[in-house]
Amino acid sequence: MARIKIEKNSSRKEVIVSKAAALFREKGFKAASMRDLAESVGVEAASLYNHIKSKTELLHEICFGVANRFMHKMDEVESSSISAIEKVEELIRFHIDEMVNHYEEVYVSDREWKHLSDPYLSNFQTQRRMYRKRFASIIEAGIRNKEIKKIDAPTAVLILLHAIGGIESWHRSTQKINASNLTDNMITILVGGLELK
Amino acid sequence: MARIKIEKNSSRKEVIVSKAAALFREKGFKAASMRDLAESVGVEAASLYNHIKSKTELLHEICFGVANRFMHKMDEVESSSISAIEKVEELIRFHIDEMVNHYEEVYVSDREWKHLSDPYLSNFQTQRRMYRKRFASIIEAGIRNKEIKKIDAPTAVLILLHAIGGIESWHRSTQKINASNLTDNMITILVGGLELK
DNA sequence: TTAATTTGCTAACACACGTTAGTATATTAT
DNA sequence: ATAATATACTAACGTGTGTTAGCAAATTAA
Repeated sequence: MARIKIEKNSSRKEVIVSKAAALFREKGFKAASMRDLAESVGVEAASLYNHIKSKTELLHEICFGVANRFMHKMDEVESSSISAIEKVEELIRFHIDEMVNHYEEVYVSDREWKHLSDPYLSNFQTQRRMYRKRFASIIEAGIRNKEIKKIDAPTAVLILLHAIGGIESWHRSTQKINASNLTDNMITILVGGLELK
Repeated sequence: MARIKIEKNSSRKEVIVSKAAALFREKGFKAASMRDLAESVGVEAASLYNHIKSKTELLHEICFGVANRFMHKMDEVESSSISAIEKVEELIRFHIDEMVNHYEEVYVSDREWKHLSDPYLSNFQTQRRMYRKRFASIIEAGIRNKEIKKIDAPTAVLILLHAIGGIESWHRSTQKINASNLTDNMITILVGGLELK
């Protein structure tokens, strides 16, 4: 009867959520079974239910954990007094940082949120829409200031977010040096594509 | 006993594959059941098996149909005598065109290929790797010619492909006018980000 | 028309799934 | 030490899954 091992400042539930994120990323939410998860945690499937309410709850935790981090960052960036293009760059760097340090959660939140159930589903979709809208507003401000090319801001946002979210090999090929190189490349291409020179 | 209705030059199997693509896109491969598919085709689940071997075969058809189209286009572009940046632009336009005209299949091929089983899985992965490598070679040639900024070509390829593949609303918001606008925006941002001016 | 083939149906299978009930054991609080 | 709580276990449930078998009706070929 081996317990789930926890580190300081982390509950058993958090361990489960973290393992779930890795599993959902690897197999997809639907294809990953609670028995798979149990094995990866080192416990029987039924035992998981001493810590969580349901499989879906795991997805909630993952998706809203990520969403909240992005929202807080957006608050911070919006209220800082830097140029629009600098705001864009800071957001991009944050996205990349999230991909490097919370790859599994961010990936799952991005690709598996469809399997949330209401009311969480609509809630999540709304948050996501809001985030994009706020991002687009920054770009539009940049266009008005002649910092940024005259392009369709919502389209630009989608391009940026997907370009970053799509890199599959973030953590695999990640020596930190590599990650920093990758970041510079992305900034060059993406910010370079927006900037009005 | 209503038969599956077919149009000229299309088999019943093709109808099923097409409906499957729409369903897999909406729900994901694992979450979409054969009974769902049957209903969408207008037939009982068991009847599907007069036309297909298995659920997985549907995924094969979708994924390799898409992969083949992209490979043929790559052949064509590679052997044409235009500048590197023009090749990149033509490939981007092709990707966008595919998104507009074969949205469901391309989307599924992009997001659900993980559920292929060997030997199809490794085959698909190889094709995908090849495609990216050839794309990257074009960019590298452009860098040597001083048409394109000095960036990491494989990274640039991932950015381009995911930026295009990520737009969820290709066909929904698609009045052809809109699609053409969207295309121009993408070219501006993406090619603009690469180009050395 | 008759024979052969295609395509659909109903019924059922074996299996994997998420989850619950009930119980035993380990940890923590008194 | 004893009581209370937290955590794990085994067993089993109902449900939904992909798929097959066997048969009926429709279409096509002769």
